[in-house]
Amino acid sequence: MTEDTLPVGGNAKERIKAFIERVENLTAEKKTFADDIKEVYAEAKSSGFDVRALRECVKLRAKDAEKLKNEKAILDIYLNAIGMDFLL
Amino acid sequence: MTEDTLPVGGNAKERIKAFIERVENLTAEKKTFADDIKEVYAEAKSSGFDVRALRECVKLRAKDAEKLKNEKAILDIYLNAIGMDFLL
Amino acid sequence: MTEDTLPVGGNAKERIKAFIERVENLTAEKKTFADDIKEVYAEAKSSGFDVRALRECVKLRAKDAEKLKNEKAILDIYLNAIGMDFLL
Amino acid sequence: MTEDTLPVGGNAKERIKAFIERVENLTAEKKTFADDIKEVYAEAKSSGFDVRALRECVKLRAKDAEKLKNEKAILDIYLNAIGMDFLL
DNA sequence: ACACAAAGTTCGCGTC
DNA sequence: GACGCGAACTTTGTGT
Repeated sequence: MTEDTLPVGGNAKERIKAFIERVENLTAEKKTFADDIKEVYAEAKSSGFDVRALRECVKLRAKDAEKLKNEKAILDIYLNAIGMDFLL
Repeated sequence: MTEDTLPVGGNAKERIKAFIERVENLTAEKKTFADDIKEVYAEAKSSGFDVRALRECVKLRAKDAEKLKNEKAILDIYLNAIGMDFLL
Repeated sequence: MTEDTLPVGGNAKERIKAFIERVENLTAEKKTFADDIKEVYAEAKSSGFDVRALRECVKLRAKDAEKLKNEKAILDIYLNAIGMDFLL
Repeated sequence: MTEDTLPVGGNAKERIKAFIERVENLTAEKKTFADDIKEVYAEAKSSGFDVRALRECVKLRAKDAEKLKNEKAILDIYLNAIGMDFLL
C-alpha cells in the first residue's frame, strides 16, 4: 500500500506508533521539568527577587568563564566607541 | 549596599544562589529528556523513517481531535480558494 | 587603548558607529513592513477571515509545489498508520 | 460551497487571494531589508569587526537608557551574589 | 489565566 | 569539514 517511502515490512505501522509514543512519553517527562523551572521562578518572583536577573545569571553560568571575559572585554570596547559608557 | 531591589536580609545572596541552583538542576534533568527525544528521532531516521512526518504526527496528536478537524476544514476552504487543491 | 580586537586605526570608533547606524536604519525599514503585515492580518481578521489559515496559506505558497506534494503524501501514510485518517 | 466559516459572499475567494498576495508582497520587501542587514554585518566582519558585539550594541541602543541602567544595576547585584564579579 | 504573538535559540541542510 | 542559511522549536511577553 505504501511502498517506497517507508522501510517496508508489514509492521511499519507498529514501528511508527512505537516511535511516536516513545517521543510522547519523553516529552511528558520533559514538560514536568519545564514546569518545575517555571515554578521556581514564580516562587522567586513572589519572594521579591528579579526574575530577569535570575534568568540572566543562569544563562551566564552556563557559559565558559574565559569566553565570557573575552566577550565582555570586546563588548566594552564597542560600548565605549558608541558612548554607552554607563554600561561598562 | 544593595537595598531596595532585593528582599533585604543578610541571606539574600544565599537565596539567590539557591534559586539559581535549583533551576540549573532542573534544567539538566530537562536536557536529559530533550536528548533522549533526539535519540529516538535519530534512531527512527537511521531506520528509514521520515523524521519530519514523525514530528508532525507528534504535534498533531498533542492537539484536540475536534479542534483539528475544524482547523483542517477551514484550511481546506482557503487552500481551495487559492487553487492549491492538490493539498486537500 | 583598544588594540588587538579591532582593525586598528584611529577611526575604528567612527566605523563602528557607522555600521550600527546602517543596521538601525535598515531595521527601522524592516519594521515598517513587519507592521504592515500585521495590519493586513488584522484587517483580514476584522473582516471575518481566519488568520491562522491565511498564515498557513502564505507559508505553503512559499514552498515548492512538488516538494509539498511529496511531503503530504508521506505525512498521509504516517497519519494513516496512527489512525488519524480524519486528517487525510 | 463553503459557508459558515467565512464572511460569505461570492467574492470570498478573491478577498482571500488578495490578502495573501498583500502579505507576500510585504514579506518580500521585508526580506530585502533583512538581507541588507546581513550584508552590513558581513561587511563589518570582513573588515575585522566583531559581529556579536555589533549586534549586542544594536540591541542595547534600541532600549531605553534609564531602564538599561536599572537592569544593569540589578544584574550586578545578582552577579556579585553568585561570585561572578569579573563580569561587573 | 489563557491564548496569541514575538523573540531567541537550536537543529538540520546545503554549500564552499 | 566548516561555515552560513533557513526552518523549527522553545520560551517569553502581552493582551484579552
